[in-house]
Amino acid sequence: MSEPSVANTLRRPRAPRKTASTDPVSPSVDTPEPSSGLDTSYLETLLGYNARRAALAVITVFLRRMEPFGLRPVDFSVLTLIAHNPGVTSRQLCAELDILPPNLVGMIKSLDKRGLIVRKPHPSDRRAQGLHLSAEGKRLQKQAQTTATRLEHDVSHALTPAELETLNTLLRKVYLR
Amino acid sequence: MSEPSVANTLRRPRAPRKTASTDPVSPSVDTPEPSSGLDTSYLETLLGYNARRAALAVITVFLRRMEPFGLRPVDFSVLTLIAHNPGVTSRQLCAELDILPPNLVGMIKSLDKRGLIVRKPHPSDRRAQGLHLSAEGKRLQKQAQTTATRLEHDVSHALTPAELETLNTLLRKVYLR
DNA sequence: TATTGTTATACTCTATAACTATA
DNA sequence: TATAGTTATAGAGTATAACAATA
Repeated sequence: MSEPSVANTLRRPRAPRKTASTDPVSPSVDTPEPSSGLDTSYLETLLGYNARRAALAVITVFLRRMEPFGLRPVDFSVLTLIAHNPGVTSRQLCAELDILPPNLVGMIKSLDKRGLIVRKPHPSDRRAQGLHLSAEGKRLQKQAQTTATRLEHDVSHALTPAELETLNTLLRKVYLR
Repeated sequence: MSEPSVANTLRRPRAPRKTASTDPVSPSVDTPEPSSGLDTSYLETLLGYNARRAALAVITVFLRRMEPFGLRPVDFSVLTLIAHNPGVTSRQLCAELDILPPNLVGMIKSLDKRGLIVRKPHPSDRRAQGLHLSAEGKRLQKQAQTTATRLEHDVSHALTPAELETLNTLLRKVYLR
């Protein structure tokens, strides 16, 4: 059976709330205007629920904008980590992105076939291989990073720049450490 | 081929940062102390990355705490929506939680077999069926909701109550509307 | 003995097509 | 003609076991 997949437990919701619930446990919050008929007020008090939905909202846009580059979020993360950490090993990428080694093999193979990365022998460990971006990989990653940075502002149009910075800071406080 | 799965594009990362990158596009941020060797400073400026990691951090704890109840996040969401919206239809749950109808069938069937929900004929539409919690379902959902609410405070131990409220508000601004 | 990269493979999650019975 | 619930199934994503080469 194995441990349940964490990533798979994330789902993508669609629409929002209604009124408040008569629940003794749920924290009372301002429940805004209805929209899709159902009362989702309690779920909207949960950090996990809100963070998941926000992440999925951003990722939906990410998928659309990165389509021209043929990059999924995980591909972008891998390329970006290689770009900023030339010579990084597969094992390091796995640890950082929480990908299991067997599942990274295909991604690396694919990026290699596309000519975006090159694998060089590791200087001190002949088992490992250092990962580097090719010239084309560097160009693609730079374009993709620019796209990601622009996307950052677009998806947070409802927030002021200060609010966005606060949001990112608070999110890092949740998952770092 | 079909549209790429949004939920599946979420991955669970593990450890954090290092130094800053010499990238002309990446917004400059305070890059804190290293920890796992790799430079992840740019990724940590991205809302999607931070929201995903925060969501996964919360969900990891959620999975552990909900194990005694035999509930995955999606099961908890379904039970909670039924609890707060008695008589809700499968179709409504699908729209709200962005689950495709064929994929909800098994979950509903499972909750039914466990005796947690009951399906009653819909008062005005004989195609549909209204979903309700059984007595046992109500007890389990209440316990689970209490657990979720407690978890809310535990996972945000690095935040003040005011910060947590701010965080939830900002997250809702990202995905609502 | 442990670790890197790898293959093979099983399990879970997500998506599409198509059916039935009602509307 | 369209919709609610359902079945069957295909495709992505995620997991474990085991192996060869090297540490």
